[in-house]
This record gives sequence, C-alpha cells and structure tokens, in this order.
Amino acid sequence: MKHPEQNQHGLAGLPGFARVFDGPGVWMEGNATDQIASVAALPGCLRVAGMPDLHAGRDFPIGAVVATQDVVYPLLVGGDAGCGARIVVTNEDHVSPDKLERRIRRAWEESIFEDVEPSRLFDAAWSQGPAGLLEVDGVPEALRRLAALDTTDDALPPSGDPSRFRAGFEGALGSIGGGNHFAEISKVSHVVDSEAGKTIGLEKNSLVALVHSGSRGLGAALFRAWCARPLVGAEIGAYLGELAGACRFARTNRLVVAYRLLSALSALRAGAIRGSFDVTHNDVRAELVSGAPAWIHRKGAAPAYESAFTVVLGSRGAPSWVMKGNGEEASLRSVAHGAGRRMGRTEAREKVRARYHRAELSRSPGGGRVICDDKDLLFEEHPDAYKAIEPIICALEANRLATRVASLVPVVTVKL
DNA sequence: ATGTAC
Repeated sequence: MKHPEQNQHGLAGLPGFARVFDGPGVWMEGNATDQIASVAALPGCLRVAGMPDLHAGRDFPIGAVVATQDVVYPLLVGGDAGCGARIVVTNEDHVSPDKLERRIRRAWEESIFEDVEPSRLFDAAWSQGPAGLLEVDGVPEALRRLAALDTTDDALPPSGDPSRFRAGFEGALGSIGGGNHFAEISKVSHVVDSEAGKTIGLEKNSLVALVHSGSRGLGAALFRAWCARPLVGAEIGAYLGELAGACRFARTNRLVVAYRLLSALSALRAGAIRGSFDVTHNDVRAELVSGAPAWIHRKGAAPAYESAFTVVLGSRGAPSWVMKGNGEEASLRSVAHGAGRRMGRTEAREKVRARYHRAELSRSPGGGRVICDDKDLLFEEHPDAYKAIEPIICALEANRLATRVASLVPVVTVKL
C-alpha cells in the first residue's frame, strides 16, 4: 500500500487516512487538496480518498469519497443528489451526423408525457425509479421497454413523503440540466477488454447513448432541507430515505434523456438495445471499511465495486472510458467521475473566448458536433476548461482502482 | 447544480 507521503501534490501534511490517488501528468489545484484536509478534520471522519479528477467545490472538494462513523454529512453529498451517468449500448454502428443533429433537435422539442399525470410520474420515479414508469398510464411503450432493462441495485429503499418535494419539479423528467451535464451519442473507438465489453454489447464502432444528469430542482430542494448540519441517530435514516428518492428520480431522468437520444437514433425498437448500466456520483451508502460498517459519501465519484461497470466521462469533445471496477478498498471502492474542472467558469469564459472562434466551439477536437445554443456554456464547458482525461485514466489503472474496457468518442453532444 | 431573483 502506498503511503500518503508518496502523493505528488504536497500532501505530506494530510493525516494517513486521507489519500489522493493521482499520478504523472494529473493537474491538481492547491485549493482542492486544502479541502481534502478540511474534510479529514471533520468529526467522525474515518477515511478520505481523493480521485484523480479532484477539484475544489464551494465548501468541499468534488471527486472525493469520505467514510465516516456514526455521522452523515449532507454537505458532502452536495446539491445534486443522485447525479450520475447512464450508458445504453445499441446495435447501430452508422449514422449521418447531419441527420442525427436534426433529429435530436426535433426529439428535444417533442413532449414525451403529454397524456401522463405529472404527480403520478414524479411519485413513481421517486419510489421505484425507472421500474415505476411501467406502472404509469400514458408512458410510451418504447420507454417502458427501456425502463424494463434497468437493473441498478439501490442502496436503500426510499422513505418519506415525495409530495414534500414534488411541487415544481414534476416536469423535470427528461431534462439534461446545466453546468457539466450533457447527453451524447458516442461511438466505441477502442475496445481494450473485449471479454467484459461483450457482456453489455460494446464492440468497435457500436453507437452508444451517454447521459450525464442529476435530480434537477429536487436535489436542490433536498439540499436546502438537510444541509444545515451533520446528522446522527434517527435523522440519518430519514435523510437517507429522501436521498434514495432523489437518486431514483435522477436515475429515471437519465433514462428518459437516453430515450430521447435513442428515438433520434431510431434505436428504440425491440432488439436494438444490447446493454445498459447506470452509476451514481453523489450519494451516501453503508459499506464496510476494514471490516466495520461506515457511511461512504461519494461526491463526484462513482462506485468501483469488483467487476462492476462504470464510465469516466470525458469533457465534451474528449473520449469517455467505460471501465471495470477493482473493488479496491484503499480507494473506498471508487473511481473518478470524469475529467474534472481545471478552470473556474468565469476564467473559462475569458480564456476560451480569447482562444477560439465561435464556429470552432460547435465542433469537438475529434470531429464531433456540439448542439448548444448557450454561448457561455460553450466557453465554460470547453475541453480546455477541464483536465486531460488520459492521465486520469492512467492514474486510475496505476492505482488499481479500475481497468479500461472501451473508449467512447463523441459523435453528437447535446446541451439543450 | 439549481430555480429564482436582480
């Protein structure tokens, strides 16, 4: 096992139970490592694992996993409970980018749930996740088929009253959201582990729907309700019950966004889908650490249980990597969720604006397209504003957190 | 990251 003094970014001052899993070429800002130190000092903190995409958040770092005993910190989950990523692998392998772009714009203008009672939809997503869609009248048949493929294992059943958070968010299902959230059709470029890849149908040139999104306003409302203080005793269960509802809502949201992408790709008919998985980036789960139960807070980090699939998101334009977890306890069984920001949004707007013409911004470095009508977002989410993905993937492999399965190169990225 | 207010 590596010792903390072997970390490369001046972390010698950290206690031994806090580690950052970085590597050669991984850029790391000082603020982020300072925030790791403040998290390590929280009462009840057992272990802290910084992922290679670690970057500074407002109060606490993003790309971090925190194990605690007897206390749960809603602040460490943050304002977008249940944010995560879904992949749906299709058996399509060719598409015209022009046609796809037109069809995506049309798919985003269409209403999916015209004949559906909004509160029924919200309650079903909260309490059962995608499976809940099967029980709501008016949900399109092809969306039901997609929902039936969801096999995600939930940490805990939801509890609490969904109507406490329902008002105003009934229409959020199927929306991408802002910031770094996106939806994308990407193409499998390199298959490194074909054995693992074929279990979800990943082959060279397979087209894949990739969605990074969260619980929208619901997560923000949950945060406002719980963020004031650390939780102990019975409050923990009450929070985790509502957190589970937000996580299921977010997972359902990703599925509905994937449905939009797949409809634009004409890949909704029975048999067009080869495989699918979903991972959550912001959550709390009970897991064992050194054989003892602990509360594992993941903030901008995905579980990497042994042999479980995960996807490490490229900034839009850079490849994403499907990886297979190693269940490595030293890293609290986690991996990075993406490339991680390198510039703040204000800095990115200024620097990227100076570097590129507008027309260049609607194309990815790899030739993919970007559908986004918000100019500021094009600057803020430009690949230059993010760390390079390759050193991050290398660091994940070198630290034995996860291994590569296949890379996904963007064809059309949607931020609508 | 968010919905809303400035």
